[in-house]
Amino acid sequence: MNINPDIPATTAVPGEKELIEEAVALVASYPKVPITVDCVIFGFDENELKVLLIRSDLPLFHGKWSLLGDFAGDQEELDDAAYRVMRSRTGMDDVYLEQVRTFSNPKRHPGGRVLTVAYCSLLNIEHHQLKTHENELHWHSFNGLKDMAFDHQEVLDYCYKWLQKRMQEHPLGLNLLPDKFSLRELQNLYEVVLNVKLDRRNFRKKFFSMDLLIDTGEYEDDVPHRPGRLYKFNFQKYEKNQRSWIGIDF
Amino acid sequence: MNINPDIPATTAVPGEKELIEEAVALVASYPKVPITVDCVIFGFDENELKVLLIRSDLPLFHGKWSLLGDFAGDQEELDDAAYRVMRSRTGMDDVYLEQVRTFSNPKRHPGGRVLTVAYCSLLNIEHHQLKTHENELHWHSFNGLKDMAFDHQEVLDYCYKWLQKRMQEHPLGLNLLPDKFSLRELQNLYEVVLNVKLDRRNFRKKFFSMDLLIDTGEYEDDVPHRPGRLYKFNFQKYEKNQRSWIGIDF
DNA sequence: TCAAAAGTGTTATTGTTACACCCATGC
DNA sequence: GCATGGGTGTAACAATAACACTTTTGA
Repeated sequence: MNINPDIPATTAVPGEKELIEEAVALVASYPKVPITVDCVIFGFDENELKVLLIRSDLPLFHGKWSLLGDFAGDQEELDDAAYRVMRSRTGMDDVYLEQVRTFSNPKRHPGGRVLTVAYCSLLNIEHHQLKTHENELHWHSFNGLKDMAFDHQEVLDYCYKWLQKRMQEHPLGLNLLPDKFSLRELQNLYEVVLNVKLDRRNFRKKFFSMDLLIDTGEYEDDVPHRPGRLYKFNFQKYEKNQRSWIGIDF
Repeated sequence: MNINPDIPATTAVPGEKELIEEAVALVASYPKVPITVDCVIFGFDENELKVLLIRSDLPLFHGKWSLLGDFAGDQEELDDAAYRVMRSRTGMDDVYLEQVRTFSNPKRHPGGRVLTVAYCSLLNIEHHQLKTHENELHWHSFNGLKDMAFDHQEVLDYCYKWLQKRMQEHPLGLNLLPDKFSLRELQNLYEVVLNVKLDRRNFRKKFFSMDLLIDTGEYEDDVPHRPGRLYKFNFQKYEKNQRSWIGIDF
């Protein structure tokens, strides 16, 4: 790289400055598209999977439910944009967030072509108070949702499938629970999200055998029956022992 | 919807036409970004994983290898754009292609901000002849690749991890082999891509027990040793018997 | 006849499923 | 004392991992 960009290395070869100008001109000549991020924010409450929604602020979709989203800033990394959306609308921070997929149907926005990159987030409803209730921002039951704004139904359905798959391979779901949880809560979570019925003893055996639950020594409170032990998840140990080879399974 | 858009349903409420105009104006007011698709096209030849590359045509990256990519058309679905890239540069068609991830680092293109959506493709090198060799388009060994143009090294590494994971859950890898293949070829493929050593007898048992291999009755040819039986993969049967619940495994 | 890979079974171990009874607590 | 869910063990079964010899072909 030249120290002084005004003096090219040789007179025959263009300097880095010229090359960059050329690249800038090239990029400027290409079609551009508005980009949004849309956040599918899952929660778990009262034994139901919930998703954080607002009323669409686009009059064309008056009354319809919409995911939380916003246009991406000019020089903004999309992960940052997704975090910004979460923070600005809910005050939530430091949560699990992951890019899931980009939706590019040219008809997906009635105002013209808009790409959206879907992000999926999982958080514990109790630990994060909504900072606003503008546009009826609220936790909506995942089941029975239909006829959302834009292509948000499709985005949501895709993210739900993603969640189901991902939860079986990674301890994602624990982000939906409080820090301390009973095994019953954990099992309910898996049963509800994966839509299966699991054997209680086998479920316990499975989780205990992974040796990733830390017994807090504490017990549930305010339950109208024998209280269960409360556990924490050992995320540290999990991170350390990542398996690489699993097996062929299809 | 109004039959005649010039006469709103009521005088107080704006008609659909006005709402759409409003949406169009809104979209027009937002920042726009150029979008590209980049195709990571994997092949398998001489017992090595290969990837289809060209020399970057951006002078700034003179001599560096680049994925096949192009800007997305104004009203083009990104899947279509990825297909177009494959077809226009290689003549290949009707191949496995899937969106993997969007890369949005604002610094990833020296000419300014350009988003790219990475697609991953798997095909059999023998069955698809390159239609051109412009820009040194060729099958490059995956191993030992480094210092590519743009962030293409990162994109490629991400797609490789994606491939490894995906190949264990779906019979993706078969797209890399000829229609008829021996079990040795199949095992080599898995060993190379997943970078593991597998027991031959257990590997056979595994695949036969899935009952998805069709014995063609034919045998290898031109091998300097006892020829192996050739099989086809029963994609139809596989598609029909998709499992929904697998299990908790992490 | 040699080299090279094809083809083939058994055993030990591990993980998974199915299943039923007593226990602790709140009401 | 009763309703509710907590907590526990075992046996059958399925899947996986480890391991070695004979067969077939081309050269």
